[in-house]
Amino acid sequence: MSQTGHIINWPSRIRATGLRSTRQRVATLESLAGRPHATADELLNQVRHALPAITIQSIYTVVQSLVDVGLVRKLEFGPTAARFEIQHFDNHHHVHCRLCGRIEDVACQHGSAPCMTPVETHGMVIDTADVVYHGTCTDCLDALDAPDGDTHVSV
Amino acid sequence: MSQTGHIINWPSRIRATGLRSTRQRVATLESLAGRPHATADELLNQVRHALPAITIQSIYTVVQSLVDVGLVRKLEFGPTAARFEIQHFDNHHHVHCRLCGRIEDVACQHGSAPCMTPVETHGMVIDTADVVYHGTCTDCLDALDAPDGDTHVSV
DNA sequence: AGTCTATTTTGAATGATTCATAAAAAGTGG
DNA sequence: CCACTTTTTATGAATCATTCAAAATAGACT
Repeated sequence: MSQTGHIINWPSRIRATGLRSTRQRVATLESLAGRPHATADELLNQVRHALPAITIQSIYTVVQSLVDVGLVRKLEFGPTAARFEIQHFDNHHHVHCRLCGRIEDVACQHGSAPCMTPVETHGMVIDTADVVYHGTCTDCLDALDAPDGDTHVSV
Repeated sequence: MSQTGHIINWPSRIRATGLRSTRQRVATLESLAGRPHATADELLNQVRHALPAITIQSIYTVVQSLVDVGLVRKLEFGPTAARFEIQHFDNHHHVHCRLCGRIEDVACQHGSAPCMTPVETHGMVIDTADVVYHGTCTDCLDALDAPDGDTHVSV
């Protein structure tokens, strides 16, 4: 599901989509490969290590272009900032902590196909199925249960 | 899945949660019962028929209070405005047209329980599973295929 | 009716994201 | 390797949904 340490030739992957290979796009993809589920803001801070002058607006345009050609997947849970990950086309799902916003991958429960096929389509042609399990992570639960006040999270 | 024409005693339902029954809350619930998946703005226009002076901020506070006590469910697909529906606790899912934003209910494919249980929880206590099938509805597809230009939707 | 408190209203603010336009860089052919 | 064309990025401002703090109102209980 993740290719930790696996070196990817991003410039050629980018050109294969018809886009030009730019330092911004490569740095964004490398950052996402190393740290999935990043927000635009987190991406900005990561990419700045390679390109100190980059701005948040450029992050948005860069990441949008990568979403458009299918190299990146955009995750939008709730009212908080969108998150991005390398598109693996493995139909995996996500668990999401409402309190701290943490997101983790989970494999598809029912194999690949069933998740993509709703029982009714209401005349729609479906191309994506998003499955998100919302809850609370143990760190946040511990912080809530802490007897001496909220020492970790303040929600 | 929907109780069309089924009269519900909203004031008592509201009081049963510990909240006070107000005209704003009743009108909001009645509106949602008749037209599910409404945005805050659509809700505003509906509720204004009963309460012409109501504002969008009040819609937000009213609907939020109803979400908090479990009478209303908030749906957040993508970057567009959140949508609301009466909470039926039937674990149903949604199909969503990306172009026109239309949303329809679909029954849970695998019964009630499995959808609530991811294969891994990564140490999270899960309370909700959201399943959304994204695609394009036939109306929008027809508009795109129309030979004489875009007569219906402009995306 | 009178009181207390929850709720709504009002006006302003926030945060994520998008939009023009201008500047820079990537790819292409000579 | 240079000049050219087009894509891409940077810049500054704007938009949208949503939230916040404080004041006004209205349920609910006696």
